[in-house]
Amino acid sequence: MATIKDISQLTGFSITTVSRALNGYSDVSESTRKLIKEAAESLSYSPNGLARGLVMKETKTLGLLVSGMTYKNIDNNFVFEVLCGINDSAANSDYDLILFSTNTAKQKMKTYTQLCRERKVDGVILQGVKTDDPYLQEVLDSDIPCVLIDIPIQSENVGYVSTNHKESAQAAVEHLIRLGHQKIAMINGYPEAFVSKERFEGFVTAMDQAGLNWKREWVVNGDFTEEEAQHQAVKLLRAYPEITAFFCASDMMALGVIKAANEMGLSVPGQLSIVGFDDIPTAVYFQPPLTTIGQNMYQLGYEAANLLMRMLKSEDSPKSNVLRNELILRSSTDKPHHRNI
Amino acid sequence: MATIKDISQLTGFSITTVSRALNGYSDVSESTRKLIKEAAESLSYSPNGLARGLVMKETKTLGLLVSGMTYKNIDNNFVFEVLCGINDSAANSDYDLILFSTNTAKQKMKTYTQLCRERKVDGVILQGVKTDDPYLQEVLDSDIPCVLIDIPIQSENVGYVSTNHKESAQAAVEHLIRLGHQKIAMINGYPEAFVSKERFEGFVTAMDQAGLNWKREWVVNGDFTEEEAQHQAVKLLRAYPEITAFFCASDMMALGVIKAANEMGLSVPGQLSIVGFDDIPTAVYFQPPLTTIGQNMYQLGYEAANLLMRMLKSEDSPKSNVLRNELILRSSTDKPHHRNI
DNA sequence: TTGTATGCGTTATCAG
DNA sequence: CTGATAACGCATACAA
Repeated sequence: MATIKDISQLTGFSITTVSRALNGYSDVSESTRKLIKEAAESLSYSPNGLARGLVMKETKTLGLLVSGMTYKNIDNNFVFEVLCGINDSAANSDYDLILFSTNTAKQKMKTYTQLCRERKVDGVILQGVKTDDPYLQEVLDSDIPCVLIDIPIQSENVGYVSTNHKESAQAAVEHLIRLGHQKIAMINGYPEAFVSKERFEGFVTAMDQAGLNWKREWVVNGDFTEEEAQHQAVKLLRAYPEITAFFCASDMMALGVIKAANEMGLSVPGQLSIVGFDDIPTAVYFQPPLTTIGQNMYQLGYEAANLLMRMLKSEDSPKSNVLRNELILRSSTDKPHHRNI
Repeated sequence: MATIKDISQLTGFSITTVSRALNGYSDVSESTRKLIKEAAESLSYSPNGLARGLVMKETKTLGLLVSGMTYKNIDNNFVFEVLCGINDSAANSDYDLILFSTNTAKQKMKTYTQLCRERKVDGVILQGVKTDDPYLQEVLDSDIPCVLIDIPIQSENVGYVSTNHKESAQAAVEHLIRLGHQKIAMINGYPEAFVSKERFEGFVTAMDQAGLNWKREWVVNGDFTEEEAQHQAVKLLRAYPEITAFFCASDMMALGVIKAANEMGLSVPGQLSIVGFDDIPTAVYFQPPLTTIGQNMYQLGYEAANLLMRMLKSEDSPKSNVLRNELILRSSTDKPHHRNI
């Protein structure tokens, strides 16, 4: 609870001098600096960040607005990996992170801008917002430096970090095509996710370039959940027995499809090939181990924080960074064997 | 960037009145309150948390000091689950969380107390610190309200939240004993972890109560890592072929033991039974699915934040909360079949 | 019911 | 090299 005032009284120097001495200004003699530092030590002084932030207009704090840090997403360490990356990067530059805990309920109470301004964060990283999220427009209107994760929008003070969703989705489907699959279905997430849109485009591109005509009905939304994906896959497999492969927009949904195959008595990959997306830690333990698109979420977070801090230093470097995903071949894909044979 | 001063000028009321009106004091007429609120709205005013915190000596902020939010622990969503629980609980009471990003490197630069005082957090939750961590003593010396996770220490302003490690470890071993195992080895974490100590005690109690004499050499440390556990298990299985079961202090180490069994050509659970601890999401996908002790880490985090916020309201309710774990039976344990048969 | 004056702990401006 | 003094934005005891 000691303040510079206490140090001032103890040493006899003015508040000003104490402040300058402690902050390493050069226009204070080494002898007084030594005295002051000793006094600070003996009083176990620590500067008050609030007071400092109030006058300096800089808090060395990054805001983190994450949809999905709640009970239902607990299995999705996706969010956590990003968080670790952000954390490590911020730590290197002496920033601390503040987690805005915003339920969807509270989202209506406090706007994005209010949240940030109250806490006086220097910048914000946004993760998990949807296209129809009201926050999104606010971000663009606001003057707070912001980095979006997986939303390719850019402006004066908003940048983004993402991965090449379209290309890697395309690569996943091309892998299936190369194996000989022609009747390929897709389980997507939900329309409000940017990534869903991009992954769908990748699917379409791959199919079109291969000259395969695909049915609109074969592309369905699985809400990024295992259950819904399983449900949709069963429906699809019943209605269209000719389907030999699934491309899923997430590993958990791929797991749902695996279960659907089990439910239908279809072997994987013997009678049904499945590709996922994400490469969650569990994917390698699936039965069979899942062929999937690997995303380096840690690096994504790391780069997001890096980009934001560069923006704060008003370096006018590029305001976006798109990382490359990687197709990981495991055992859930194989040549097609029509199940009526 | 609008302040109450701006509102004051716009409406003609004094700063005081504006402040009181906005904060819902009763001694301001409804008509002026309405005027002031409208002005605030039109200026899109948000209060400055720094200024407020400076005078109120309360920031509505909880500090979070987590060892292990870094790259190497990324597979361990343990930390994440706790975080989600804390987050949800804090959100319900309008607290925000600040993540102290402290490398072990920086740990020497800034003390625990400095970290907290600079940020003026109202209280702190500590996770993942070891018994020999210098921060631990600081916590006890400091006057900042604090809740420890999985460290049973308590004082005027520090409480803790944990699970019944000893009893549940005991239950795990008793399960093995009930199946008929007598030669049971244990892979523990490391000595500096409180939980390791407690889980070890549970092991000892179960063995002693069953009248089984166990060898000190059969209890080894696996550093909570898959690799080290595998290494140690292989060593143990080579030296003591009579071992028929392993109790592991974490699921990842149990996985290491499964791999050790594979390496040695032993079937699980046919020739070797294995029990883990944690119930990570992956455990159910192990080959075979892992019998383990399930910890509800989300709830642990939730209760930690709850406890801390109760302490902040200086309610003198109990300062500790010990949750109960649950033995989850899957397929990695069975009756012993001596491998020479 | 409203306004005046003061302080929270810092940094910054400008004199000495 | 050092020291008054004024901000920063807000809340509160005390007057009116």
